[in-house]
Amino acid sequence: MNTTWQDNTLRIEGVALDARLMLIDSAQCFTWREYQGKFYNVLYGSAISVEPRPDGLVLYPVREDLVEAYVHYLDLPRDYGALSGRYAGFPYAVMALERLPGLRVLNQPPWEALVGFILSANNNLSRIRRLCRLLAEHYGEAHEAGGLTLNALPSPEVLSGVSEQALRALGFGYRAPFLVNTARMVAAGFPLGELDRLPYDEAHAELTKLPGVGDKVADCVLLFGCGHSSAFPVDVWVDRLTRAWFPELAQAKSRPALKRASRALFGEDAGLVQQFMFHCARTGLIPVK
DNA sequence: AGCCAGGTTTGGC
DNA sequence: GCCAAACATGGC
Repeated sequence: MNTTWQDNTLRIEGVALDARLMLIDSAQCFTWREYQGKFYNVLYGSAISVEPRPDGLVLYPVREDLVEAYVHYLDLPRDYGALSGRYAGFPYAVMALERLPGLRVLNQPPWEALVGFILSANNNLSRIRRLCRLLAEHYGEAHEAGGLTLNALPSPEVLSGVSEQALRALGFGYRAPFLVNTARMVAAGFPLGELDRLPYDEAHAELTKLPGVGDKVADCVLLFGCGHSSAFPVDVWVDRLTRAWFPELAQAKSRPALKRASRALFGEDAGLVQQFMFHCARTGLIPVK
């Protein structure tokens, strides 16, 4: 793989990357939108387009000082090929990894992961995306890219000033107070940006202090927004697949017990394999008995 | 029409 | 600790 930056264009070549899978279909992130074959979002204060290429991706426009940020966002430095070897003792894990060669586990800005996954609770994908878009369109800053107007998610400070009633009127339901109260805590100094440097247990304990953030949402934020590759979110699909595919996990008595056993079994990159298996199970790519 | 959605919170043992 | 019920809304 090599990356070159020129004329505000970042070219990533020599690597299998499936933009639609990474940015939309794998349900790690709810803010990307597809338009005429390209993918658009606002990241790090800039609108960006991602164009799929047979041999990689083309990102535009990219300021030179943000190259590293986008490379990190896409988790490009990680050797995903090596994961199959590391998990060689787990045939279903290897199968999932090998069926999705274009998938990466994104390193999103923690605030975006937090907003997205608070909205994900007991919700379906299309509505999670719609609610993210509503937040951006009503309260986020507008940016231009490729003739499109794109809105960023509102900052914690801006969202703090929004009323619960206003969000309920937009269809946020009972998640409305979770969102504004979490925004207030983050704006008031909650150390969201330091969670990547805390041990997993401490970071998880911090996150669950936020309203609307329970065990599972905390794990999603840690995995997708704080670089904690051992975080192992357990939703209905992961519950089913782990019990069906790994006999040693089948007898876990509860979700928390299943999560502990899974983290112990899969080790420091448990969350990465989780994401591959999650997608394979959810889409039926690998049947869950 | 009714069940489900990448769950969390609250209150009861 | 584990369990049940309530919670808003829309997709399918």
